[in-house]
Amino acid sequence: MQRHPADLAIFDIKMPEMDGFSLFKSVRAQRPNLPIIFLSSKAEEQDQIIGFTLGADDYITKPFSPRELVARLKAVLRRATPQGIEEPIDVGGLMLDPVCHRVTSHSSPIDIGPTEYRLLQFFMTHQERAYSRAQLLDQVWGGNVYVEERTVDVHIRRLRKALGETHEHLIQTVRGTGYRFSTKAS
Amino acid sequence: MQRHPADLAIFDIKMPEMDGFSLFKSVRAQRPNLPIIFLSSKAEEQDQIIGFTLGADDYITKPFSPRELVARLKAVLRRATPQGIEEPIDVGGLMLDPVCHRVTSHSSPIDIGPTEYRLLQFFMTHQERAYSRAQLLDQVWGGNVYVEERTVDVHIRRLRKALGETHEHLIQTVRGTGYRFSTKAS
DNA sequence: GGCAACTGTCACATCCCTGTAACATTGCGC
DNA sequence: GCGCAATGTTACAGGGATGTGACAGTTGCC
Repeated sequence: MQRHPADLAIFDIKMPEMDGFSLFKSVRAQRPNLPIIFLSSKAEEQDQIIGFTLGADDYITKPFSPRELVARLKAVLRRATPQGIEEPIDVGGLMLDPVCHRVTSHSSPIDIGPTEYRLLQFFMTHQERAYSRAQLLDQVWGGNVYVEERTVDVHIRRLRKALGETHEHLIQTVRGTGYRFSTKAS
Repeated sequence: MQRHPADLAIFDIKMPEMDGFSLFKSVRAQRPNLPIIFLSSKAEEQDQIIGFTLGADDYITKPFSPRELVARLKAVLRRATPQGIEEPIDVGGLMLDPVCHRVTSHSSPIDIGPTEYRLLQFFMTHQERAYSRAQLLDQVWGGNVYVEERTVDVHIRRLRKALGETHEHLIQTVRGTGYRFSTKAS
């Protein structure tokens, strides 16, 4: 578990050598926020009470359907994911509001695709700095996708088009390197 | 209880000398607006029916997780808090009146199902903000239900249909994220 | 018990976003 | 100005995300 940090743990109560409750305590101590679900063979009310008292996130009794398991996993993960409080960013009338998930230019909404939104959000939170296409792919697309680097160009193009003449100068080309978001003229 | 006015009460059905129902009646008589939650050892359906018939605000059966308890306390307090819950909300002729439990468009009633009502109420009390399907399930359906995320889409559809062309633009799709209630055009 | 309303799920339709290729244009070194 | 590389721009196929209608199960009511 230390080598491969999990997002969620499922412990069977009955295990060889160590019972689920003991394991629970030691894991909880190291990863206080890791959601943990208990499994038990029967609806042992006693065990269930212990499980919840310890602070388990859910308690599933066998037999259960795969569908139920998945549904409860999702529910637990849903609750465990905290929603970050984010402030709107305003640059010369161009405003990105993460809460509303919307981009506006002087209060009028700008129609923008999901990827362009993420791209713009990254730029606005990392201004005045040049990023290579590879870096942008890592930061905006995510590290484990393989996409042509030139794809970045196309999305830059779409973003500029969406921003219009008023704001497209904010997205600047750094020849031989990549792109930059800057309020200063290049 | 008279010396320390509580905001909420939790009664166990089984208690020495006096059972929870009797206590409920005498307390309710003095504090009509005090939210009261019942606890019972097992899912005695009979008791549960009695509890809700008397007008309990919630009924929790053991075993339950601390998380669940807190969640339901919050839910009850939220419902019981008068502020903002009793005032009608009007958005461009679309009015939701929590007291009448009714939705009207320019004074003419709109036929709407219970879930759509709760969905609309949540949206109208949380405008200009994007919510994921998971968040809507938590907020509108409640945290302890296991439902497909796509179910949200269907109820959004039903809500839009009920609102008609006049107001359906208020429910906006945020592609790749979820939905949003907004008076501004997208 | 029958009926109507409601809910959750599925299957299918539709839309639009995405990545890529192809071609056009620009900028730089000579 | 030329040639080359880098970047801009457009079009398009494919797929993922969402819209939509239908259906079965459930619940509450008569």
